Amino acid sequence: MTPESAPVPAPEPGSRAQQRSRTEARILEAATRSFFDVGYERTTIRAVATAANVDAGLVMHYFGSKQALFQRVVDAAPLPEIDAAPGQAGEHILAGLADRLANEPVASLSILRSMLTTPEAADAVGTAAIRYQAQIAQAIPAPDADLRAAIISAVLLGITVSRHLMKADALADAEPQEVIRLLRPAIQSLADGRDL
Amino acid sequence: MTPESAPVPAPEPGSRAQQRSRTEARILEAATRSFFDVGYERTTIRAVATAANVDAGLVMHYFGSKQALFQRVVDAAPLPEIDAAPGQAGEHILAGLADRLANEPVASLSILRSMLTTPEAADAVGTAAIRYQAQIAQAIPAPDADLRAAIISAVLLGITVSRHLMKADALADAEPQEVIRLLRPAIQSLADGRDL
DNA sequence: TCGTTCATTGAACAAGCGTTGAATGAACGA
DNA sequence: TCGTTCATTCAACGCTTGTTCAATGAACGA
Repeated sequence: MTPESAPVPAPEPGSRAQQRSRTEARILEAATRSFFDVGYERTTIRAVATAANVDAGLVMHYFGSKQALFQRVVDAAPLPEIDAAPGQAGEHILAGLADRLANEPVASLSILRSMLTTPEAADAVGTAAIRYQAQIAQAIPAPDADLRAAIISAVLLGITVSRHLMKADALADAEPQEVIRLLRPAIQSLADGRDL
Repeated sequence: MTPESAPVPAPEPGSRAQQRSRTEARILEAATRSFFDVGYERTTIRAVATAANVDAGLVMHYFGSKQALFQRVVDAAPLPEIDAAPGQAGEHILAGLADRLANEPVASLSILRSMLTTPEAADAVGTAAIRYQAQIAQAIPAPDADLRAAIISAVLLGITVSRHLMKADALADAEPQEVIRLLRPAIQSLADGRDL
């Protein structure tokens, strides 16, 4: 029934190594999506496998365990880098937030949410989060820079999580630039280090 | 071995109705703790029952299902009421936050976290959260009061969640009044409705 | 061409889950 | 005192989960 020029209908060409890395990537992508959509607990190996058009056993064979799979997702999601001169921290942070609001960073969010849910996930992310806060603190010219950085990071977490998780919310429908505009004085007051 | 005045050693006295409501309260308390500590998914009926010194079947018999049990926990946790005159919203909100930071509201937090995790939980809380935001918005004299209220509520969520869930955090160790002091200009700028 | 590697599958396991329903025995109303 | 109610337990169910392991068959190196 098929013409002669095509050897096989559509068996995904390429060498064995290529095929493997492609399948691995598909699994990782599906896992990231699922961790983001339903969190760590409700993500099942079987569902990830199905979404990646693969058997569940293969996921185990490649990644070892559900937790290791999650670890790979965490490792693959780069945290934003902050290197701003003191005094410029506020705008830098706002720019990063604007980017995140517009682009829907699936991986980062799955980490955030799972950190709130799973102790193992929290451990996996803990150090990275601390490093991120340290970067912010470094750019704040104030003696209580550490606490200010922690508050800022908490605010960003609240904004990001609320926007994506509470569907019926004014935040979810708002334009990113509107959110940034309203948030600017708040972040500035925290990042500048000068009180009212 | 026991003196004559005590009919039985320590079988928890009281009528049948009293006994029941006491047991029910014990279960509800254990459930609230567990939902707070490990979230909705990781809370098991068996663990709640054990913590309440009761059989798992009894929990089902009294509350019907795990979800109904969670619903009861949600219903028993009152959301803070905001009724401030326009212009006074900021301080009102800060006062409420200060109270929450000092008092560790177990129930409210379990709701917050579960909302991030479980769709059913989100539905259960959704309307209450919206009502809370509406109350805030009512006290903000600005055309974009709705969005401002949503942002404020997101900020409060981020602060509360971060403080209790990230143990190794500057926020977790900070004095409530310090957090309030640093947060005041930020909240004020959002609640006052006047830009910079 | 032949033996090996390896991506991939299918079936099965043990454990844990929410949930059910029968059984027990003490408190209760008449 | 007797029959009923009901708080409480116990054992079991069906299901889903993460995980394992043998089997298959195509790609590979010699």
